[in-house]
Amino acid sequence: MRNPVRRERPTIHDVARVAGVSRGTVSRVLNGGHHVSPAAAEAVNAAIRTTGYVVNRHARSLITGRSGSVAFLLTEPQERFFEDPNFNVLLRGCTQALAAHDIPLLLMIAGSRDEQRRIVRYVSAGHVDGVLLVSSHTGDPVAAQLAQAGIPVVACGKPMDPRAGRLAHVAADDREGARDMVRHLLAGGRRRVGTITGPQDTPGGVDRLAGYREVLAEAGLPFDESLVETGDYGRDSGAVAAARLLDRHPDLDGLFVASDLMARGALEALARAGRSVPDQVAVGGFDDSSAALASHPALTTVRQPWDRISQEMVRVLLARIAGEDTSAVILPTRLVVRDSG
Amino acid sequence: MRNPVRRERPTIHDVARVAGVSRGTVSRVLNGGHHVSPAAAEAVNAAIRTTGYVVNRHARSLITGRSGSVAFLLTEPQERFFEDPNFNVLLRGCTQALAAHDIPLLLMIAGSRDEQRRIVRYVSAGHVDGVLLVSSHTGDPVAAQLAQAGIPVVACGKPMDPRAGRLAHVAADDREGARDMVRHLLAGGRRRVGTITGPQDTPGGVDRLAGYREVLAEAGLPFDESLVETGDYGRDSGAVAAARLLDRHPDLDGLFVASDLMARGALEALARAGRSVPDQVAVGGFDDSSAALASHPALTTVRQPWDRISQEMVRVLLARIAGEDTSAVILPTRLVVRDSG
DNA sequence: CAAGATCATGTGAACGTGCACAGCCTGAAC
DNA sequence: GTTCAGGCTGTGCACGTTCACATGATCTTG
Repeated sequence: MRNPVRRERPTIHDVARVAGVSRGTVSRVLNGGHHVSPAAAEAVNAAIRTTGYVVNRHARSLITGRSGSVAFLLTEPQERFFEDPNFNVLLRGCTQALAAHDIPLLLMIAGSRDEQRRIVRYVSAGHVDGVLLVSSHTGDPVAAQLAQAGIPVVACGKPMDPRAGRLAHVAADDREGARDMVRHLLAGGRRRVGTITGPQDTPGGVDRLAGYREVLAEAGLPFDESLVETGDYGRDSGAVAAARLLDRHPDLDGLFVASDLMARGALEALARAGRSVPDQVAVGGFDDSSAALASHPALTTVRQPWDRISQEMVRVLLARIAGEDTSAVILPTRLVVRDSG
Repeated sequence: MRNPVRRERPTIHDVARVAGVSRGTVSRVLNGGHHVSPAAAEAVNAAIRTTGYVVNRHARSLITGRSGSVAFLLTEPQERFFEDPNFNVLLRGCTQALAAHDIPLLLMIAGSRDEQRRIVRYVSAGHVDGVLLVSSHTGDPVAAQLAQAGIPVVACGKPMDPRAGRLAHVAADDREGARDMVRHLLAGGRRRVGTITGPQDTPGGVDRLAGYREVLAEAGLPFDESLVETGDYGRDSGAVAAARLLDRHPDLDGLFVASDLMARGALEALARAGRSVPDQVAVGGFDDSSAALASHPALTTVRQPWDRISQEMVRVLLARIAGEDTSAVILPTRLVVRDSG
């Protein structure tokens, strides 16, 4: 009545009958093929082909307790995520890395508190084996709740919360990326290099500032508080910060900005102040977002290896699901030199 | 040993015991609450709260034959999809519309033939109840294969294949959108209006050209073959086509281009030919992609209602899953007037 | 050569749920 | 008071798979 097609779907029992073996043998062939004679294995595989059998994952999950699927969870989504090509590379990369293991990806977006609760309940109920977490917020309660429920979680980006020390994560090396950029600016002969960093309650903000300080020390330059401004990663805050820096230091000749969006705002502020880039002021951004190419001049920036990040996130998550206690993975960034510095 | 948490997960049986009723009653409360006394229903709901019970979807699926999940399938993915904010609106919209029904979305990307086969097998095996299909290709075999397997499918965009007449789909009204744009150009006083259309084996190409012809006829203007060029929706083809049109018709004063990307190429070609936009030539695009805002001058274009498209796709798919035979849905577009025409 | 070890195979039980069916109770109608 | 209808509730079964265990066969080893 409801769906006559369903009745025709072959089961493991049909395969066993066709192959002339028992259900157990078919099951063993399906799961690794250990303790099965070559002859039996071949018969089973042939029967699978002729019947067009596909394993019923629900029945399998019911008894194994594993779902064979993974969630890609985006909490506190922001417009900029969806407009960011990098985010899409991440999503696509995770999907394909999982597909190689025949694991479907469930896309979940937790906008409101209600949605968060619903998703935490869904996941905690064991409907997915693990979670790839993308969160813009540092003290995300979702991560803690899932961890407490015993669900393997791998986050994208370094968590700020010190309690989350045990939270597995994959991130780009912000600190080394910042160092590369500031070294590049100094190598270009700049000596009065300021920085616009991110909020100091985000790991990116902290680490990118740390890299800046370290290279200055390396080069024997003094660290000057007044050369540091803090933004919110947005375009406008970059413009405001750059204007302030110019105000305090008219002789500014280099500027390391912790995001491309802020860098774009900074470029505009510099233009308004009559400074030419890169002749008078060299500017370096961070992220290699689409804003970097679209800006004038094209932005020198730091690229995070999003394709590798997605692959590593999947690798680490699968390892955790398998019971291994894989620790954090930090991947190297790459300096992309364009026209701005 | 493997996961001690699992043992603690309450089942429908635990709820029944706490509520002092039978499994059947709990099941009835869970599925609509018909034929249950208010007292029993309240007791069950209380027990659900105290035990923290969440239904085991695998057990449910095993017996109902439905998975309670839906796939978002992208076949023959192209870079431009992921770079297109509109695509992301679609994906996000579908996820959220499904979330409102407590249905998870499985993201699947079929790049290679192998991946297509794998996904068709997965879906045909009944692991999802329906498919939201996004395909750039017109004669996509996946749609036919899924339909043959009895899986409800709703496509995004009008299918070209006449055999696919029965394929449910949700699309923007390309024809009316094109008409709006050409009417707008004529209303601006333009009389020598050319068009760069898309490939004539894509529905967008056909319908947008049809709209152009119809408005010309409406206005009593003759249809001139030499005012029509065909591109491939890409930037370069737009530039080439525009140059050819200018060659044949130096007095061209209006141009309707069937995609923003081609329009951007056309703008470049017009600039090279020394034409000012919109003073000498008014240009209208289609899609309202990010290219439209980034171009100089900002592109007048036709916006497709991607948020509504996603909602309708979900609505139609759920209706089809429920057995209703919902037909195609065509949604109105909106003219976005900017600086180019 | 016997005893144990190793391997291939079959079998019953269990996972947690929805559904059909049967039985119960209540209340209304005659 | 009896009957009948109809809503409410409990119970057995089935869904398709994996896993633990038992059995028999083959191989190894002292």
